[in-house]
Amino acid sequence: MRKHEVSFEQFLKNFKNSVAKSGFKNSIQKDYILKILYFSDDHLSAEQICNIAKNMYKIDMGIATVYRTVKFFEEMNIIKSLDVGDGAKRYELNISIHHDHMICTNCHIIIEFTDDVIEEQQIIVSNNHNFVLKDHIMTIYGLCGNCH
Amino acid sequence: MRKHEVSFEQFLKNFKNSVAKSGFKNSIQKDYILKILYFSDDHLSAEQICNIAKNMYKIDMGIATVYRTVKFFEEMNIIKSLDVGDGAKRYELNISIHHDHMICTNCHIIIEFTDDVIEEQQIIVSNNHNFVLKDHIMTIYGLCGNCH
DNA sequence: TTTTATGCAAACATTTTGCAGTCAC
DNA sequence: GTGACTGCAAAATGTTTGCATAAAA
Repeated sequence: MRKHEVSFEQFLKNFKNSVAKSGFKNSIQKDYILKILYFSDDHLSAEQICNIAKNMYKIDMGIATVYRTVKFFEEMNIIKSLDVGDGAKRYELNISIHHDHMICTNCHIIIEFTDDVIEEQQIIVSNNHNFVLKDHIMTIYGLCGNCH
Repeated sequence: MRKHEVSFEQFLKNFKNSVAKSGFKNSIQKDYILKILYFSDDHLSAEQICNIAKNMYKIDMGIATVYRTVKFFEEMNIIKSLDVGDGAKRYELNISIHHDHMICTNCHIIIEFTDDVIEEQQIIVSNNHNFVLKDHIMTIYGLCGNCH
């Protein structure tokens, strides 16, 4: 299981508060999509989220709801999407320390990493271009230890 | 017009040679897709490439050919694809110095930049993870000078 | 003449939308 | 009770594939 700084209960509570405050409504589907992402080690596609909800948690969940909710969460800055290059976007919670990804072009494993030098340099570069950084994606493609 | 280190004539000549050597066949369609990318300031989608070929150059060009050719070029490492986040991938030639992108989340302008510190640090990070870096994508999202 | 490339149309995969009904507040 | 949320199915979008023909080597 993925390690987070906040417990799921706390995280869900905070989230429900901010949803209520912004005039939107809570739902079982929203809760479970968060739960699935919170407790997953992987970066999940919309279809995977939907299947886990239906098969593992026996929750009514339509694929349209997953897409709508995921988009909603992205706008609230609660999740991030990742383009693995195989057609379907993957999603992950945005509550850990910021990290980037290395993707093996052979076995498609995703390795997460953080690097302070790169993080700081991105801010410097943005400032140099009169650009207000909100977020960034950095993905390194190559061969992992097992594949080279 | 985008600045390149090689003239289009020279670039096309080199490319045709390496196509011939690898046992594939040259075609007007391949030439024009390269020409369009070479002389374009923008990062173009498959559909845009197709339309420019048909409307501006009056070349027979099917969308399937664009996708097939673009995939072929990517495998030859001649072009790179970019996920702008609006569904359709964008393509650009891979003959300039490596650069990364800043995308304005408001007006969607794409700003190119290079940064040596980041480039070097990526190699260091890859080595630390026993990962053989082949390529990378780094995209900064935020607000450009006009939008903030 | 052999092999690859092409355009077209159909197929496919992912994501979005319209709608009638349901649920949260 | 109002307005947002849901599942379903249909539609839209982006991309790939099959096939008969055309073009390159």
